Amino acid sequence: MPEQTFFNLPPEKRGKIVEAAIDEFACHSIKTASIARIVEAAGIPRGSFYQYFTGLKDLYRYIISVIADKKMEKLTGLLAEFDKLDTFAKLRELYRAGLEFAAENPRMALIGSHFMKESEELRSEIIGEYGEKGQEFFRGILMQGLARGEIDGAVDIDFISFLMFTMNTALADYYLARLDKDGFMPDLDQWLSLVDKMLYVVENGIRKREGK
Amino acid sequence: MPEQTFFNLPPEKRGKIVEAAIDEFACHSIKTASIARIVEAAGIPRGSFYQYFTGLKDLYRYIISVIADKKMEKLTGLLAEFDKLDTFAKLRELYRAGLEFAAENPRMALIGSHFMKESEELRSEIIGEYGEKGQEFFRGILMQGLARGEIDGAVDIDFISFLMFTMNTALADYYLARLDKDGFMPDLDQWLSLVDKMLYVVENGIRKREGK
DNA sequence: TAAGAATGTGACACGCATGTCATGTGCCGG
DNA sequence: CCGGCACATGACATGCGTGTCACATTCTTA
Repeated sequence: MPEQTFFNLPPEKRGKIVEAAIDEFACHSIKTASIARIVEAAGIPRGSFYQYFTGLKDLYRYIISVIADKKMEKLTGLLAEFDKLDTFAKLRELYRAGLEFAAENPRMALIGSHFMKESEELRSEIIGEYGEKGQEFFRGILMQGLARGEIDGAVDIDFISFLMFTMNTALADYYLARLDKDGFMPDLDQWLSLVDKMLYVVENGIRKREGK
Repeated sequence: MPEQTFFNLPPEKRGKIVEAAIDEFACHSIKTASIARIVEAAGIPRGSFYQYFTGLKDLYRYIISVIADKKMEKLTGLLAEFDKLDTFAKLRELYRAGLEFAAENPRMALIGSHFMKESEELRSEIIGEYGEKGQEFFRGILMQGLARGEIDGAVDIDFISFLMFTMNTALADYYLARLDKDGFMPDLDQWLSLVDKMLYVVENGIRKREGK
């Protein structure tokens, strides 16, 4: 994590650094990102950088934590009225929140998505254990759905959570790719209809039927 | 594409180069791969490399084509008795072939998977258009299934092919990641049971029902 | 076999990024 | 007013990779 020095910085200077780092990591993986570019964009001298961070990985870890915090903020917003919802409605809300996050913070979502594709080794080096948080989220909801008798007992919950999680990231990526290329942001509602299409299939696929 | 000089090379020398390149690209993206390491591993002088290839991208393009050829070889093997199969059986075969390919050529599959995650811009630079070949494959099968009345007309075929394609790569990645970490190759049959679980959901989700 | 084309070879000049360090600047308690 | 501490700064030594080029070697082919 950054040195105390970094947190003592005047907020706008700190902000410029964070901004520059986000720009860099949105375009480059941690392997190809460059401190040289970051310090130039942030307008700080090279030496200062090493006063704040031990190196690139340190900065990366910090940025990832900033992103994770921001996303968690969004997700905890959901939890309030979550209990009232049917399992499939919960899933839909989860997807919606994910897309909304991507729409509101495209660069952050991009970095997060790239992070998820790094080797498990790097991921756990950056963020201790904690790696499979996303998948766990789905798992929890599905388990509850099973307990409530809303889900067909014949399906493999672990695998379905993997599947749902994968689709979640794939959808967000797809969304971000569109955003990236055309520069224009597709209507969120349009994307939600994709979510609905997918959930239609999944729901048909795993909901407990009367006959069983 | 490589210079003619490269193809005039004695086969074992060419093989060593290809081998070294595959090793390199299995561990590094095209952005972080290094000619220096490749020539060292292949045991050829640096100058020679530039005699065969115009640069790293040229070599990469060639390796990708080698991999694509190898995979196509596997897939065309399927086509023989494909017509006899039910749509969902076809899908299963497609997945099986994909996993089998990954099991037989892990490094190649790894490179292919990384390639698919490159920006669309790079992908189409490497391999003209042709990029969405994988998704098209699924689309064709699904369209046919729809025409045959095996698939519920309410589903969005384009989206489902995106979904199936995504799951295909995700599964292969998951498989390769396991392979990578533990060094041991999980039983293919075990993995096929995952495929079956997924297809169970999908089939329930999109198969046309009597009542409709 | 000798000339010329094709191919092999590795030293070299250059670019770009890294992490350090000697030095400069501003602030505070005594 | 001064010594000392925290922080700022950018030149520098180093490392690693690239693409090129002059020269060496090997293959034709007449």
